[in-house]
Amino acid sequence: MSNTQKIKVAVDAIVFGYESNQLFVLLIKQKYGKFKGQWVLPGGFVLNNEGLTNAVNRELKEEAGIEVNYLEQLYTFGDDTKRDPRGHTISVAYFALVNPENLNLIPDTDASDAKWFPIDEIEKLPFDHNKIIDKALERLKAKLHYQPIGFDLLNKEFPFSDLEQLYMCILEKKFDRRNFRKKILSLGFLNESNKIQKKGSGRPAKLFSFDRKNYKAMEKQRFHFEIKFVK
Amino acid sequence: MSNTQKIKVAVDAIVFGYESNQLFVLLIKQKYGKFKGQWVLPGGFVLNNEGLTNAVNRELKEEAGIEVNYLEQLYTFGDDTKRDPRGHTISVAYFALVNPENLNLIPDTDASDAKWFPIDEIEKLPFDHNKIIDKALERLKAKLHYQPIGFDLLNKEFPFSDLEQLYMCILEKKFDRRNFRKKILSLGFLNESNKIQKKGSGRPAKLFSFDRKNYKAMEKQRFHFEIKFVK
DNA sequence: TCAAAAGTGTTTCGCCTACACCCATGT
DNA sequence: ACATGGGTGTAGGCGAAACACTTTTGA
Repeated sequence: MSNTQKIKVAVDAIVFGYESNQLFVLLIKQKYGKFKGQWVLPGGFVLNNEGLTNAVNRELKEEAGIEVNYLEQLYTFGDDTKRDPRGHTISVAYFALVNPENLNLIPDTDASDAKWFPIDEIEKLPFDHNKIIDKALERLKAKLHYQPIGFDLLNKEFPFSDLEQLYMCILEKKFDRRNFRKKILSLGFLNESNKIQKKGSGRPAKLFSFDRKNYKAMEKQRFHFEIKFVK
Repeated sequence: MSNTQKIKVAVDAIVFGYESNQLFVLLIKQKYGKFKGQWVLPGGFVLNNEGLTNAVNRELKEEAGIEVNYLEQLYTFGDDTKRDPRGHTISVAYFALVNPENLNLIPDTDASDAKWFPIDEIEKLPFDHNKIIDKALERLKAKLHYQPIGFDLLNKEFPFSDLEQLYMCILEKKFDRRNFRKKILSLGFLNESNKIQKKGSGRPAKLFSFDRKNYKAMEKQRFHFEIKFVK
């Protein structure tokens, strides 16, 4: 039985990027096959004796010349045996975040192009890739509430308003700036630098950075990140 | 490349059962191969043109004659290419719950035996099965807080104290009965039947049941299940 | 001096927590 | 009568929500 199994194993990555109040997803233009020329999620078949995480990182490098900031397994799609017209293929989807410094794309072997698409301008994609993106977005929204994951989408040093806007943009909600700031600062893992960022008109902003070491330490001491919103 | 891929795809299931204040995991005795005679998680290779969920349900039926009450994908293990000595194999692990009415096991083809093991009496298992169980237990504990998943481990009708004890047993915490009851009842998805259960000595208990329809309806209206505990 | 964005404090309200005694049944 | 488990109310504290004006800069 096992020696006649003809199921192929692929990985796909949903990479989110954020800039100037917009959430982006990375897509690549398919170079070969039935969907040649169409935009799809980066990914591909896993190599023999290659671990899944390695496969994702390899594909991201090959197809878009990108290194991600955060990577976690999302879901394995394999209930529909005809999801890939090339034959029975399961796809282990990964969820990734890059910060603006890593937004540069260097298309390479497998893609004639790689490009960031605003999340709300993504059309119908081949395979079940729209479903995969939906699931990833759901995960991103959920995690913003209970993991300090937003920082992986921002520069190392950022004005507080960037964080505010990121939350409001991705969650599509408005909330009170004062309460949000109070809450985040009270958690005690933001370092206030003495740098200041000027940005056109308006009062210049202090820059903050996420203290990951401190956060990890707090996490071990039964601290739980959590942010709620109602309005 | 894709036509020379030699990676095998398996599914494994972590099935939890609960009875008289103990949490159990279903294991089966391996019938063939290197680990013959050892206890392992139920599971096996996926068939050609078989969906993943179908594969799990099939294996559970074949190996233990069981139908589960709740099933969700847990995680796909595939970073270690040598996790299975038979060759590069990835395993899509599923998380399942059965209620006491379905605790009966009918061992069949692939297992010379199937048995419930108390979670704290599980020894070292082959493959990475201990790691898989740990991850499943973590998921179970987490979900008890934010999904009404405990009901899938109880009878349809249950005295309130069963629910209480289930939470305390699985989370390994003690908490105030009055507060717990108040909280759960205030959520408004328990139906109080007029039946009463007598159980040895002590005052007989009203029986409750989980109103799944009502819960689903509430969920659609932005209601979120959540239970916190401190002490 | 006006526009634009940053920064800040207090009151109110609801929920979680802590806590102990009575009730119904079997023996 | 006693042992066993079921059932119940209230007061206090803490954190979330609501809410608007001042500050600093560029134009």
